[in-house]
Amino acid sequence: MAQTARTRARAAVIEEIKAAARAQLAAEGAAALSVRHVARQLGMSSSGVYRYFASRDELLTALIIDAYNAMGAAVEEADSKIGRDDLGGRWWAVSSTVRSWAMAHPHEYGLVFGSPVPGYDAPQDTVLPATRVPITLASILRDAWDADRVEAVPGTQASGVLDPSLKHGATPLQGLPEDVVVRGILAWVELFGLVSFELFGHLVGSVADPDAFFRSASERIATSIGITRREPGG
Amino acid sequence: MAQTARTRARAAVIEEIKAAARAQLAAEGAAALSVRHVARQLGMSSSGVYRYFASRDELLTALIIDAYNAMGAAVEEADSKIGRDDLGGRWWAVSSTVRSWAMAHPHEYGLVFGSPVPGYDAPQDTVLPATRVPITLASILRDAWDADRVEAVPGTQASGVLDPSLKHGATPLQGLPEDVVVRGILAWVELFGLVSFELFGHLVGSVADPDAFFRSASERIATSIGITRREPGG
DNA sequence: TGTACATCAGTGAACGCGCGTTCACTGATGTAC
DNA sequence: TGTACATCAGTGAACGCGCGTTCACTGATGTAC
Repeated sequence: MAQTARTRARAAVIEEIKAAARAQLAAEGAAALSVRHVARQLGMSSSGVYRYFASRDELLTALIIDAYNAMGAAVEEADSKIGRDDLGGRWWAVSSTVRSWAMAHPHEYGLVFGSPVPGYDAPQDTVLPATRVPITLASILRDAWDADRVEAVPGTQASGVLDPSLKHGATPLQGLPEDVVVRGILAWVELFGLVSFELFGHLVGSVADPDAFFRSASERIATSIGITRREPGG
Repeated sequence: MAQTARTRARAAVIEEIKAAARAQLAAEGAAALSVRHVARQLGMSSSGVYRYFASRDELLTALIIDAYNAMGAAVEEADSKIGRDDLGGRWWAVSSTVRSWAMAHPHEYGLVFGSPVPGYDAPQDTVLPATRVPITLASILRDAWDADRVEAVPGTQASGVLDPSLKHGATPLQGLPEDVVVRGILAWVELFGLVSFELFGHLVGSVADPDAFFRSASERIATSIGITRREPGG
């Protein structure tokens, strides 16, 4: 038996609820997200929403997962459009997509990367979607390493800094020297730090041309993990 | 006429209110900060608080200003204890103080550097306190430049990226080449990105030893603005 | 194809709560002469 | 030093609001035979 009308309708309503919640998020912020407001927006009773989400927190969690997935999908798609060996191009595609997704969805970005919502503990279901962007970044680093573009600095090896799961799990980082991975994580952190700082308004008064600033910052970060712009004809 | 008993009492009550508000901030987060709760904590009526702060927003603003000032003071003090020409030591003092202050006051840090509170516009009074840390960082960069420790890269000059006020205002950055300043701002952004990412829990699962990670990250950032560890006997 | 029953979506009223803010007031502290 | 008045701190009641969540219910959709 394929989908019944009921299941299809259910899925559609769930999407409608999330869309209304996202709109409210964009308009008022996460703290103001309320079940009753969402219900009103949809022209249904507030108790009706509880047929779809057991609590406000569950709705919040769904939005967080969606946000991670939306950003992850955007980043993966951007990466996939660039030739595998054009590492500089891939880094730029990924980093600029993170930034433009964040600017297009500031409140969803803030929900995930801003200060944690008080009293809310992210459940296990958010973990996997959260890894999509870092895994994409890791695959670029891996390919750079395999292409001998990254030099390890043996003296600097900071053993024990990383979580063991990074080495033993099935990540693209398996087998890379620890100091290379540390630099990669630092690049990831710097990228999001850059985007957050700009989005949260802390560059106002210092940086007049945020696009140009981001371009040069992104380039510097790429260089720091051994990814330089492809030579013409190289 | 010196302070009357009334003015002294008034100042004391203002401090009590802010202290109670800070405690609530730490316990519940910014969104849950309520005038009534603070009043209850102090054993006074909620309307009484309005003799001291005209609105909840005004109380929030006071906390934000205090947070900027507290962090600024901690950072300035840490910097002042290091010899002026020990640039590596100063960078480490400042960067590690930012981090430890943030970890000691996570909610105050989040109030300022997390996602903006919805419906709240930071008034002009927050601008000056917000500059204390970046100005301290700028003075390190300035001293590094004066000591010929930083090399400008003339090809990379990204003209027009920065806000003109940085060049013409009375900042420690006056007269520095634009690309040097851009690197300095990037270092500032990276520092706070690092601290935010750790504090907001995004390093869990990747970094096992956050202290060591921060140490090596901070060192890398210092290098990127030409500040290397002082040679022994140098 | 038709009937009997189970499942589910959606409603409206209600519970109990906490919030920000205002207002008229009392009593204590400060000021001018 | 004493009096008259103005200022201010603090109270308690009230307004009007929105919230999350529960519950007993009606009516439509799905399932088994």
